[in-house]
Order: sequence, then structure tokens, then C-alpha cells
Amino acid sequence: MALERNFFAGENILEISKSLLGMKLCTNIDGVFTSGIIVETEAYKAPEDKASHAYQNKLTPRTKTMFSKPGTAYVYICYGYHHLFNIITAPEGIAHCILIRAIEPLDGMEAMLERRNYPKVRYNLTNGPGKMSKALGISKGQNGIDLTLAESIWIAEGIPQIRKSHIIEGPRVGMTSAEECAHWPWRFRIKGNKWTSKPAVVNYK
DNA sequence: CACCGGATTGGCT
DNA sequence: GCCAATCCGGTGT
Repeated sequence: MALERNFFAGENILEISKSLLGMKLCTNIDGVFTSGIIVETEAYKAPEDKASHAYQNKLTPRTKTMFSKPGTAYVYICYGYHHLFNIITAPEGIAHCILIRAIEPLDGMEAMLERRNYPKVRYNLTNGPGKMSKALGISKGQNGIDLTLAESIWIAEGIPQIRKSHIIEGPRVGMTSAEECAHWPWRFRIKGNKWTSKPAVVNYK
């Protein structure tokens, strides 16, 4: 059911980011099952990536999770409110992680709508990393969890593999001070999917 | 212990 | 398109 650790353990984080498109992200929080197809991902590759919390392998209480074994969940709070969900995708000790930015909702629609307070626009349910986490019930309780155990959160096979020609590559979102790293085309989306988030806004500081 | 900035969002112009 | 909300975590005193 849940993807095994070797899926997350590969050398190439960009390939894994693309492989995750089309996979199913599942949660079972407070006995409520919800899921959706991953339609947008972003790679964060320490130590050389200035946009990564673990740039230059910086180790703090928060980034400690980023150095965990592959298939570990890294959840942190952004702007004091939003929970952002990442997956560790390198051998233990290497801080590579992939931010899941959007899903196409599948199971548990009613629970997700309730958690999101019934957004007026249909596609606003899960088309952004903060919105997605809220809909799925993800919080700091999921930080450090082993996704291969399929307990409160895991990744499963979803739709057939997305062809390379159906993947859009572009710069990452919200890069305000990552300098040259802001240009790296490390965001991936399924072409034509209606549930992806906003276009990239790159600040060329 | 104080200060500052942020891998976002939603509401208002 | 612009901007405030909101508060945690990192940093320096």
C-alpha cells in the first residue's frame, strides 16, 4: 500500500520530485481518511541550495528532521500559521526534501471541505501547500513521521506514471532571498491539471 | 529575552 | 495586484 523506502532513497532529487507527480498522498487523522493525487512538487537540496532551511547543512532543532532517513515527513510552520509538508528524499544525513505544493482531492471530500471552511471557489480547496495541509489535517504532529509505516500519513500508488512531456518545470515559488537559486527550475506540475497552485513569482533581488 | 523575517493566504482595492 | 495577519524559529544581546 504505502510506497517503500527505496522510492525515496534515490540519488536524484529532481527525478524523485517528478516521480511523485501522480502519486496519492493519504492521511488518517482523528480516524478520518483523506487523500489526493499529487499534482505539484518543489525540490529543496541542501547544502548548496540557499532556499533550503538546511543551507550549508545548518543544523537547528527545526532542521534536525531534514537529516532523517528517506521517507520521513518534514512539517514546519510558515508565517506562524501554515503547516508545510515535505518528504525527505536522500540517505540519512543528507538534507534533501521535496515540498508537496498541491493535490487533486480524492477521498474524504466532505472532511476536507469542512477543515477548509468551505471555500467559495472549488479549486481553492488544495491548490497551495498551506491549503493542502489544512484540508488533509496535517500539523506538526506529523513532523518526523516515517511515511513507509502508513500510520497517520503516507504515499501510495496513484494514477499511471506521468510522462515527461506532461510535466511543466519552472522556478520555485516565494524565493525572496535565495538569489541565484531562485531561478532554478525546481518546481514541477502536471500539465493542464486544474488543481496546481499559482504561477511562480520570482523576486530577482 | 527582544527582535526580525518568512517555502502563505485571503480579503480588499 | 497589493498588503496585513500571525507567530514560530533563528539569531544576537
